Amino acid sequence: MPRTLNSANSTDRMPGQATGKERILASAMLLFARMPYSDTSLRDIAAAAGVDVAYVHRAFGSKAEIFRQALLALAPLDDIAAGDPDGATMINRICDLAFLRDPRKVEDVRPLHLLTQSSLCSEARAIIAQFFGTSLALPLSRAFGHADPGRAHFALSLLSGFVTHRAIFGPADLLAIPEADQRQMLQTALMNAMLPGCSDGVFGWRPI
Amino acid sequence: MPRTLNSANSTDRMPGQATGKERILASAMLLFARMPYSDTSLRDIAAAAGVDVAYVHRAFGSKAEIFRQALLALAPLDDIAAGDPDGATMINRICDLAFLRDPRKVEDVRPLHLLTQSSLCSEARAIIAQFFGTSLALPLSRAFGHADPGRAHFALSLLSGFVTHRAIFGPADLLAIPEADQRQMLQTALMNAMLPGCSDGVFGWRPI
DNA sequence: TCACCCTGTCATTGAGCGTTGACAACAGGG
DNA sequence: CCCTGTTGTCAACGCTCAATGACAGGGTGA
Repeated sequence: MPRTLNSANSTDRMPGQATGKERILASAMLLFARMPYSDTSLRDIAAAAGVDVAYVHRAFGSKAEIFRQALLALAPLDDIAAGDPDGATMINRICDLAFLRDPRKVEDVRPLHLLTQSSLCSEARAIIAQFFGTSLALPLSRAFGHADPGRAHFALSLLSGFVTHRAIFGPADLLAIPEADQRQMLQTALMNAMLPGCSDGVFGWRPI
Repeated sequence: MPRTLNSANSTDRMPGQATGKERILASAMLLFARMPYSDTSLRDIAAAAGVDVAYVHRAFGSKAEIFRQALLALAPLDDIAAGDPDGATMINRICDLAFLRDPRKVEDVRPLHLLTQSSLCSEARAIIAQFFGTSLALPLSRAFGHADPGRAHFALSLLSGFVTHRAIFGPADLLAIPEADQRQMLQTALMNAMLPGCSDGVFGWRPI
């Protein structure tokens, strides 16, 4: 057997060079941000990381665990609730998650990309639901004084719908709207969703 | 039950007695409404319809074609744009899609259930994108005088986010809100999304 | 009668999946 | 020196999937 001589092997790695495990995690982030959990195979991740499929599994234990760790590795980057922001600031930060990031570059991948891509996948659902609740809904609710915690989930559902819809279908009519305007629309929608009085009607219009 | 194409059926069947093909389509509607395209196997559909797996494929040609036909058979039931409704009425009808229906009963399955469940699935994406555009976004845009067609997509993205989020995660805090209030919140959010002026700020609040 | 679809079943195929076991190469510690 | 743990590779397992090919019963039309 030609024991691979190439073996840019293990430990005599150049400084700054990522280990296999790190490359696997980075590849997983990229791929999970770009397609749903079920469409992302360990073989894809392995190929992107330049390692064997078996090692991807061996190094993390299971596919679900890779997903969980990719999400966790992304999460602390956000600091979404740092400094106990008020409602408007919080909404502003959350809107950051929907814009200004390029999921094709690993350093720009945000947790929200993973959440929206895989939210429908039964295996990833539990992981995502927990993350959504504790890392997004809770801080958002807190920023609005804990009144009506259900509203935080409502607002986040609108957000994830927007992100998903834009990423998946990318309807030309929507993309034709300048990004600044899109952002303003989204911010307003979220803000209105969080403000109790707003459901009573806006600009004179009332729900039928 | 949608009467399928293909001639007055050779045998005039007892009322209530469905052909295999009809049972397959009904089962497909139920299952596609309950779980994503990729999680729904032809075997599941076959088992639910009480026929062999091979016949499911034989009768429709491919899995994607079954999905497409299930969607098409559901679509005309809605009459979402009947009578050239105004904006508020249209929003009201669209909100009907998100409530008041029980996706466990085949007669209550709505197109939106299929759309939101499978929107992330690459195989179903094209079918869904087309349906979203022509059957929902277009009538909605028309109801608002064709101004800013991108807004229709924006509003629909919020809707699909809400439906998906509630169906998939069903966060307790959100479900704790009375359904009438949820509906009002959703209606208001969609209405605001469609009204250009609203992005300028609501109740004195302005986007940062 | 015969031929012909339509409806339906059974066995199978080929591909892709997550996962596992055996094992190689190497590093650090005793 | 051996021992152990980490980092990998390779081949294969068992499984599910959509899709096919062969074939059988029955009603219909000629």
